[in-house]
Amino acid sequence: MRKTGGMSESEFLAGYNPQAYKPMAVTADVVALTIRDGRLHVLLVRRGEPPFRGAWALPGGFVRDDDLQEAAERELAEETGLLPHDLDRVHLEQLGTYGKPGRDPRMRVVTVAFLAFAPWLPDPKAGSDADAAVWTPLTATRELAFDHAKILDDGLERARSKLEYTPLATSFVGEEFTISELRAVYDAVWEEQLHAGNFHRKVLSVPGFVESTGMTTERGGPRGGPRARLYRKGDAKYLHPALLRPSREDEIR
Amino acid sequence: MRKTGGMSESEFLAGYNPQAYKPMAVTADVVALTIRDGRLHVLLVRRGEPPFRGAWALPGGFVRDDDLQEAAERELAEETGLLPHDLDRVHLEQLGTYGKPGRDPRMRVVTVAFLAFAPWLPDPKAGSDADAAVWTPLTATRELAFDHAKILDDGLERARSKLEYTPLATSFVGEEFTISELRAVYDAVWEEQLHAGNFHRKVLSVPGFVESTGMTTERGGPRGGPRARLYRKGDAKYLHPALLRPSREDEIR
DNA sequence: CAAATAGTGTCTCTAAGACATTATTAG
DNA sequence: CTAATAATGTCTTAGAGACACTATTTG
Repeated sequence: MRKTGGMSESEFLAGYNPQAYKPMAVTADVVALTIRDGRLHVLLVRRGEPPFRGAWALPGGFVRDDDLQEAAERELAEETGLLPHDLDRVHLEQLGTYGKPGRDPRMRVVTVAFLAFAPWLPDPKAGSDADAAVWTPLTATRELAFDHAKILDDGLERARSKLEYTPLATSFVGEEFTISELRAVYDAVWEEQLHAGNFHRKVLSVPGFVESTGMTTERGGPRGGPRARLYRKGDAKYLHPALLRPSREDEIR
Repeated sequence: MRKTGGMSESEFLAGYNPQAYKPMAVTADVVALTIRDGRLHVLLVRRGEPPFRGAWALPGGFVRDDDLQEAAERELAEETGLLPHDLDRVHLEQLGTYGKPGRDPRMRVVTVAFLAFAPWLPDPKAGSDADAAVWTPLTATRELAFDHAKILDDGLERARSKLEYTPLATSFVGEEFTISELRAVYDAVWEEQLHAGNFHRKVLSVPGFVESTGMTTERGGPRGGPRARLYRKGDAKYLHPALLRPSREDEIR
């Protein structure tokens, strides 16, 4: 892993024994996204200790003797009061790792950021210090501690992009859902009003995106309209053909 | 960052002071890809120390007081003899982070993997221990140390995917290149023979993918054919419309 | 009833891919 | 000369998007 020619003794030892290098703290932070009232929300916590005491931040904590993924699940469960059972319905994927020196004023901390998508999560419980954790609409931009604003931005871009090529949107709705509910997810994440008719035909034409349950909703919409058919997630890992965002010229160059 | 309700004193301290948790070693490993003789090659080094002594591995090393990206650049430069100047022509991006307990038998090591694309890199210099670093064609599959086989796989999939949506292929060719050279990159990475005529028209039709230099090659191909026009990289960040792989049904589900 | 919504039909335009064709060069 | 390759042309078909339209439900 390290070269042995022409290196100092400490470098040689380091190649042999990792403890010869200054160790670092490794944390897992989570960008947890859900949709409430037709708008995308992110889970934020208010820091109770310095640095950045009182500032909003992504939930996170130190990686212990578990896997990185498990550490992220643990932090998510702690802040949301989610039971292990509920975690099955939450999509969790690695987003990226942020380790610029100085990003934490206390010491060198490298954080592995994760992205979580959930159809619905309970409000963080009051009591303990969980009243300092809230689902925040993304439109209400806040200052975030550390480099969490950058991590959140990267997470949003990843989410928007994955809606195009994967059936990820089904992670934001319940077990059974209507095409309209699915469209509401795209509308919220992309912040665009998609055309209802074209979207409907498109979703049904992508193999494996959704499969019919044969059922319909009990009632029509709150302001009228027929009952909608219910679908569940299909077996496709990728959407083909993809469901591309209406691209804006300025984002291409 | 951590909750304070109902936690042990050590946990409270850890929330305040990261050093209360057991530190970990952080390394940067590089999946460096280039194209030689029309085939994709990856840079591998032979380990001179245990564990996995004598086994092939991805180049990598410990992150020091620099940024993760800088650590990756340093490792790449060390193994290839690349000068800082040459690094400008190398595309380097973060691939993912691998930290399963036990992936390094010595201690807990979390590695941040990077993906590098280069048009051409010198053979690792003989002498020192660089003779243990070689460009290896991907067809010649080897056993790799640690979880490097998995990292390499992930890197390959990332590379194949990014050729579709980004002008990344231009990172594998020289400053000025012909459409045929560009097609050879796609052929090598995707392991498919693309149709020359359709590829040609497609590349020129994507805005900002390539721009003409007005020049042509000095000679035709080695076995005949007209001189080819020369192009350089355009200003597009994303290819639109994308250049999709002929998708195989079994990879979608 | 009117308004809203689910779902379908139709038309146009773009783009992908199969294939053919012409021009230019090496040997 | 022949073989190979660059570059362009033609045709077919799939798919995206604009828009219209029908059916069904709520209030």
